[in-house]
Amino acid sequence: MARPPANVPPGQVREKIIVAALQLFTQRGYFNTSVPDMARTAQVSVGSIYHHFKDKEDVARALYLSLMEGMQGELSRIAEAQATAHDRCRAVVAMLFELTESSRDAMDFMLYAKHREFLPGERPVCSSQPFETMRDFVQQGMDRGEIRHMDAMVASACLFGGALRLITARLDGVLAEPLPDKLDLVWECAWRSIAA
Amino acid sequence: MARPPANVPPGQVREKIIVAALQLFTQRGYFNTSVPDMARTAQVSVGSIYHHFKDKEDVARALYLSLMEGMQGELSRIAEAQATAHDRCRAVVAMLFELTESSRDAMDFMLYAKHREFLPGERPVCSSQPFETMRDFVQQGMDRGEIRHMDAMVASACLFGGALRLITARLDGVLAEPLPDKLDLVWECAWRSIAA
DNA sequence: GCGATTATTATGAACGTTCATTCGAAACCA
DNA sequence: TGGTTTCGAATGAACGTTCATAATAATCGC
Repeated sequence: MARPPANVPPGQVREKIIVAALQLFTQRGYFNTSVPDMARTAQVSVGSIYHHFKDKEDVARALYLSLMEGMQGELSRIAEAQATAHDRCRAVVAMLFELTESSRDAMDFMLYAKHREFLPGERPVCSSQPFETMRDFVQQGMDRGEIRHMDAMVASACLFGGALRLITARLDGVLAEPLPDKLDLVWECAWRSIAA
Repeated sequence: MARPPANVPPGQVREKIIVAALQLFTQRGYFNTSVPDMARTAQVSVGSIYHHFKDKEDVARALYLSLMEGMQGELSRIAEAQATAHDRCRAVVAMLFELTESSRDAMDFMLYAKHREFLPGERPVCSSQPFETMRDFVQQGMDRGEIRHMDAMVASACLFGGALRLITARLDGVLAEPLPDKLDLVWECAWRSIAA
């Protein structure tokens, strides 16, 4: 089976490839990135990529799942730290804003890429686990009386829609200021729209 | 070999190609669509496409600009028919919802496609003319005292973010019911978030 | 009107390039 | 020594684009 080399910790090459893929996919897009491009950026040979991954699509899928897992982890941490729907959802928006500033590429690839076009079979972003968890937070808020009763999908869209729109504006370079500067204002508007 | 009907109005072929491109680009994406694919769907030869357009990218650009122009026309009509920011913005959301149901592909290509990847040089969607007009409506609403004073970009994101989010949910097949069914609820939430 | 001539449009096989993927050989480690 | 990992040139398929050819429309001389 696989033996970790002494100098190179296990998974280090996989990691280098995934990091390079994230950078290239967000900069130029999946289809404008060739496998030799990925090899050059990751400082690895083409053959090595095919040793660690089935094909190009497999790299994109591993990257996507890894990012989604990280996001789900953040949401779980928030669910543990915050009790009310109000506090949970506000923490979600704050986290998304900070992540957009600190991990631009990751956010871009998660929220903005058209995964359907290069990851057939993968569920669309807005029915992924993190987005479902966010809808759960909202649903629980309605059950607890914090949020007005209404269609959960609509409530979730209204609560997070403004923030998500601002994130894509920021990713597109249309918004100049860092997102966290807008957090208080955005959240006040968002909560007002569905608060009981 | 060439046998076009005797009475082909000018621009009919261009139109056929653009319609086919819209269908294929939204179904499979720009990069998963070959020029022969487009020729087959439009019932036109490959050479004919290159006679009417500079290259594949030129087809996508013509399609994009034509859709944006149509959208801008809708917004102008709304600006003429409605006087207040409230009525204008509500009419915008209603129009977007109806268009999503009646012209799914057009909406998908306008709002959901990553134009940056195949139309380099084109401005991102959210700084396109229609989106700027929508921000103008909001800004005028603030000037007239209908909307609380705040950063115009944030206000616009909050007002339209929920509706746009619901549209992408609908395009992704995550939302089962037609969007107009949700109009009253979404608009009530949206307006409440920024109303003076 | 009407043939002759030119301009426009249509066609699809052929071309050259690019790309994802393979594979045999080398390097590395246990 | 044997299993694992790395390498990059070779391969073949697919793609965007071109072009010689032909059909149609427009223009013109008369």
